[in-house]
Amino acid sequence: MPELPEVETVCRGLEPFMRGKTFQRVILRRKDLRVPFPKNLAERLEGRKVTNISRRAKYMLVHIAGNKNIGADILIVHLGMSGRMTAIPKGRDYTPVKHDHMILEMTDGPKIVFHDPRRFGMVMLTPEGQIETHKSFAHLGPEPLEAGFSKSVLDKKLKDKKANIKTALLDQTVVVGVGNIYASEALFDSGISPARPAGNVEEGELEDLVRAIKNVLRRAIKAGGSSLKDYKKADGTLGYFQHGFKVYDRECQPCPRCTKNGKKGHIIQKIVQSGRATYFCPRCQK
DNA sequence: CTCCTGTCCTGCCGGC
DNA sequence: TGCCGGCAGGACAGGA
Repeated sequence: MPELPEVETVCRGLEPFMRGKTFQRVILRRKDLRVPFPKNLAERLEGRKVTNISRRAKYMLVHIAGNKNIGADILIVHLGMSGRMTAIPKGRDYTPVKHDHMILEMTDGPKIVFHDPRRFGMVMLTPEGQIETHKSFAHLGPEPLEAGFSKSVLDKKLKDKKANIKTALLDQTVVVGVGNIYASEALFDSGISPARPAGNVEEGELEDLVRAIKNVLRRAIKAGGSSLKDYKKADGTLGYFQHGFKVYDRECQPCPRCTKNGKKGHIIQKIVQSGRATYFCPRCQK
């Protein structure tokens, strides 16, 4: 579930509860998610201070200060499909429920709870200096909201690519953070058919696509992300960008672009590409 | 190399 | 009502 806007929203929401605070107690309620929790995670975190929270692709990075014995580290958290990180403010009652797998108790009272029914999430720990070469990070493409993501960069990545453009957008070496929802939405906004071979999308269209990706991600962040089933913000409330979807999960509904002034437009279609649902308007997307 | 499929896991929804 | 198949926001391995 969580794509870039959702992870970004969670990072921002957690920051006031974590930044500048120290891990007082770390509780693991099982030994693994998709991968085992880092060895001796609690002992390695307790007593150390969080200096910053950032995001790379769909990963949340909790920066942890070093001390005289150990260098700075980064706690890497990925929410998978169904993960949540929520903050329980100081003084609010909290009793763990099913699928609460990790609890970070911070000094001054707040608790951060990692909850993940499907357990596709991941928690890893790495020295700060090794993040760029970390197995999960070394091959990541550009951040879509930064200047490094441009028409020319995308053109270079997609040139000669035969896979369809929708599947290519999910490839984290092409661009990071775009998942199944925002891929469909960005292709709709740029008027490009999801079935087009990626290498055949022309320069002018790529320019539109880059703009559409940046736009939809920014608007989704402003809305606090999209809540379909599991996703909630760090304060436990819902995002609302799902109400702003134009095509995603709108199969059989009239296209919002070619339906106007009582004129019957085309119907949003759902197809399956590389095993994942894609939604599009067959008239507006060529 | 690239691509496609299957897999991890639980919960929920629709159909029979 | 109950059971079963299919599907869900992601990422990765393995095989063709």
